[in-house]
Amino acid sequence: MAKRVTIQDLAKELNTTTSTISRALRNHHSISTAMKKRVLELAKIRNYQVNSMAANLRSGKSMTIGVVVPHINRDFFANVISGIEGVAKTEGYSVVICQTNDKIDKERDCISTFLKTRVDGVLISVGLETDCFEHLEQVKKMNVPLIFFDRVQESSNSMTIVNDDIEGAFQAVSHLLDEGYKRIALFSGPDHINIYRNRKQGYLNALEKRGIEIDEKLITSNNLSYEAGVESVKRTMKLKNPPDAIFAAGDYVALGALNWLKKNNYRIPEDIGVVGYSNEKFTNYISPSLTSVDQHSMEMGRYAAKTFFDLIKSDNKDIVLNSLSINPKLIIRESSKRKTI
Amino acid sequence: MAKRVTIQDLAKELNTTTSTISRALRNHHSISTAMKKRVLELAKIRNYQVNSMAANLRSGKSMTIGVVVPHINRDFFANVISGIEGVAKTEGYSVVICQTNDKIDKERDCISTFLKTRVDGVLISVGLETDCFEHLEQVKKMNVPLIFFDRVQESSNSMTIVNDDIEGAFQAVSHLLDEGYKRIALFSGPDHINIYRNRKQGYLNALEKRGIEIDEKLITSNNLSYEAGVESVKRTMKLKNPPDAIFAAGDYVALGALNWLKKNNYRIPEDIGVVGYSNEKFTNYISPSLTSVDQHSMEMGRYAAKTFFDLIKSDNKDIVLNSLSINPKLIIRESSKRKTI
DNA sequence: ACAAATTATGCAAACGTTTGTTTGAATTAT
DNA sequence: ATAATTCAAACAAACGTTTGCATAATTTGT
Repeated sequence: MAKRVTIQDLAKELNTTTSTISRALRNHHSISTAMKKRVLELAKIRNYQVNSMAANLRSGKSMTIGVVVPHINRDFFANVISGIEGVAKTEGYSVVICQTNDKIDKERDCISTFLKTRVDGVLISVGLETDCFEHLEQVKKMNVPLIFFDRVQESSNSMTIVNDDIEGAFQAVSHLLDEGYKRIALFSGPDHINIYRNRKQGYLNALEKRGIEIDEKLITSNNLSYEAGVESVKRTMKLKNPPDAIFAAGDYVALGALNWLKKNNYRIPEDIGVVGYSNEKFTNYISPSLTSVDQHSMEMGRYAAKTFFDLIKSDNKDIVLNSLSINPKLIIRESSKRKTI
Repeated sequence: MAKRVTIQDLAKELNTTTSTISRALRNHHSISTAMKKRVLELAKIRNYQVNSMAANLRSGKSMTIGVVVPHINRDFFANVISGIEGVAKTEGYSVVICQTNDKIDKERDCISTFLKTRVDGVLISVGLETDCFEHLEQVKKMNVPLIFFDRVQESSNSMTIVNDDIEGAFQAVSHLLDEGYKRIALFSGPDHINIYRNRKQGYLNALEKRGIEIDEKLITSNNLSYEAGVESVKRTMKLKNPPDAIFAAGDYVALGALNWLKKNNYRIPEDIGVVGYSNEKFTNYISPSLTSVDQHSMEMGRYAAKTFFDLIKSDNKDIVLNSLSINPKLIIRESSKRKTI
């Protein structure tokens, strides 16, 4: 690896010192415009690139924020990341992404790497397995700002950016009831994750409001994968009293269920209605298109990043401890529109 | 931000020096086991985390490889990244991901950030817009290993990991011909990107081999988005002599076409066959399921990373300039199986 | 015209590691 | 018993920046 040019090289060439070069490059006010011009020009010619390691070591900031997500190939998370990147860029920060595949071990690894590389903040949506939070306590112990989004650790007093999942689920289930469905199954995720607990609550609230009795047999908890959807719907439809609609807490699990139903000659939405959650892009492309709950993912990312910057800019760190809840929006598509047909 | 504990703190506490601590932590042979034990224990208690910035500054390596991709929410790229992460991890490296959304400006930004943060290598799949390579020349000028995958810069003498796209397209189109389709349209991407040029070549080869005349009207070049698929199929089907099959160089563009066809009452595969490229997960979930070409994406990632490590480990950097081509595999699904129905 | 204020630059320390060299003690070989 | 070797730890310099402070030159106020 060839030697890279440093500010010392530039200083020598211009017969000045590193401090002047450093300040000139960062447009410090105490450097004359003439000098700035000379420095900038030479830097360009010599192809100078600041060594962030040295700069960050000295300044104590890495200008980097770490983002931990379960999967990067979900539209939801990809959009959140885009949102984060957008505001990070305007602040001159870069973001590094780490995916956990919902495994707690990988999550620990990610956090550990971030701590070592001294990211200035950590934004995280926890994995399905995560029911213990030592690794995150670490982050706080190190005084690194920690912000949760979507799947949060509620016990902590960290900041959280979430959707109002109770409301989202409530809307989805109410919509199914409006369409005339009577027995609605719930496919959700583990109860120790806030969003699934809340979506279940929204489901329960909607039924209760209409005075419909809860049937525990219709409630399934799984890992929300496509395969889990297939498996769950197969089992649920075998009940002596099967459902006439399914509300799934994720789009992939809904898709698995929907495809199994199609393959087994159920008509959707006539025989059975299906609603998913997250408004993944494919929901619009499949047939029948899948009703789903949009979570304003890009905005969620923007808010998460903004919260981080608010935090590091405020001097009184204790006061800004406000969390944020975004209203989701039900997107009605073919898979649940029985009445209008 | 509270003070983090350093090896100096540990040294003071154990009445020794930083060099001993440093070596003990990295299990250097010249440190006694007794001392190692004391250091490790204290480090654990004090919650010591190495400061990568300092370490990397001193050692001149960042133990990080930068990956540049057009989109992270494509299964293809997500899998490549998984592959890269896998081998990086076994070597103790971390990977940082940067997405360009196919914009050359963002691509330049990514590269610039990577250069500043002194990544030890850059793995890149270039964006659709990228037809000028100064920013990549920069990387090489800085003597940072640069490895291309999938969408490569052929003019450079860098290493490249690609699929045999000519072969993949050849198989796909031959399959359509085998199924009895006669007029096959091609929806591809810009010709300055290797993969699209090659897929087109494979298409041409397959037709030529069967002695079928090329009809330029059936060949479209677009940005391979869903919307481009809708637009292109709409226009193509209006021809006085429309195609009876479509070979699309991407799954999303195929999906757009397929959905438009369905909506307009074409039967697939009876009236018209459709084949995509990349074997995105959704191809298996839609109906009719979409025939597509699998690119062994995870392997591609592994090879790319391995190539990088081979490179930095070899002392004679000039010799290992071997590139790699992976054989793709046609996955036949419903959208093109006319004969067997 | 002289002190005070401003402007532009230089000096030197610091950030937290890694690593080549030195030192001293303990072990082995002759 | 002495020289040669090995082992364990210490010393000190270096990586490339940033930044508080000192300094010199210039401008301003009176």
